[in-house]
Amino acid sequence: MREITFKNNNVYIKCDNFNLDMTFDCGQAFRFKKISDNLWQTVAYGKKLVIEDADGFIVLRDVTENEFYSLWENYFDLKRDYNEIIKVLSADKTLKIAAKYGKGIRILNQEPFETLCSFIISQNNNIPRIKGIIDRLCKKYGEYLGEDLYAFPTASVLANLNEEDLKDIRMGFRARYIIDAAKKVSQGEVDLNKLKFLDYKTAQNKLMTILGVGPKVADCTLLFSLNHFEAFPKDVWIKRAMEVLFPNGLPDCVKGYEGIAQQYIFYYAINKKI
DNA sequence: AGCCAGGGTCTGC
DNA sequence: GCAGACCATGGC
Repeated sequence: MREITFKNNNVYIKCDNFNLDMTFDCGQAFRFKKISDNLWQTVAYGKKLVIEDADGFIVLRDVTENEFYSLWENYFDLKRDYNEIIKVLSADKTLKIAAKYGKGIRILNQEPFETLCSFIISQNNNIPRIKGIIDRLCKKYGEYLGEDLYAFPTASVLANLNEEDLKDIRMGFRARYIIDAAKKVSQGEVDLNKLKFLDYKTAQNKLMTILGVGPKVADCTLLFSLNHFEAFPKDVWIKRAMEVLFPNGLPDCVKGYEGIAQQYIFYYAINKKI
């Protein structure tokens, strides 16, 4: 079910499988702030967005119809039928349980460079601290958008920094990784937008030419910003959960939707503390 | 104090 | 190809 209406410069969305708390808090994005009980705020693609969880529908505040169709519809993956995917995944008994638990999660289509940097920062780190580092990075090097909000810094800005410039961001040993990523992206050595159209393995290998990018960081970038749903990021939570839930590996029914299955398993594991 | 966090690099076999 | 030390930082 999907109904979109435009009124008073707001977008009203009625859509199955779209829960704000689940989608913004499942570890795929680090720049969503809950500013009140039913209100979230973020910056994406250089734009401020306020999202309201109203009774039975979701409101994107101060968004035109044109902006919705050119940006946010894709950003929230609203063209995809998650019910259909859950139906396929539910062929497996365990996946059925995890999918039912996390059915409100949607995979966001985030900015590739921001996503790449965010998951470089995520390595050997925890979610609250990752958020703090990204906040400080945006505040110091991102474009100011008003109201104490900042865009994520561009690759060319970060490419001109040295490790000393990043000291007060407190990202530790990851600083040189961020600079290397920024250099390779801004010089076109790694063309992020092109990776969307390459096959999964080729795209993953290309990302892994960046210092500090291994299979896991590459998979997160591919899944959360480049439309590669066959990516299956394996972090410590997933590895633990897999040992308990899928000791013999993933069932065949996940084929093509490994990434979505991964999110359901991750969300289930992290909340049930498996 | 020691362990852990949405891992990866580097070295040594 | 694979194991193991090491990597900054902060919360518990």
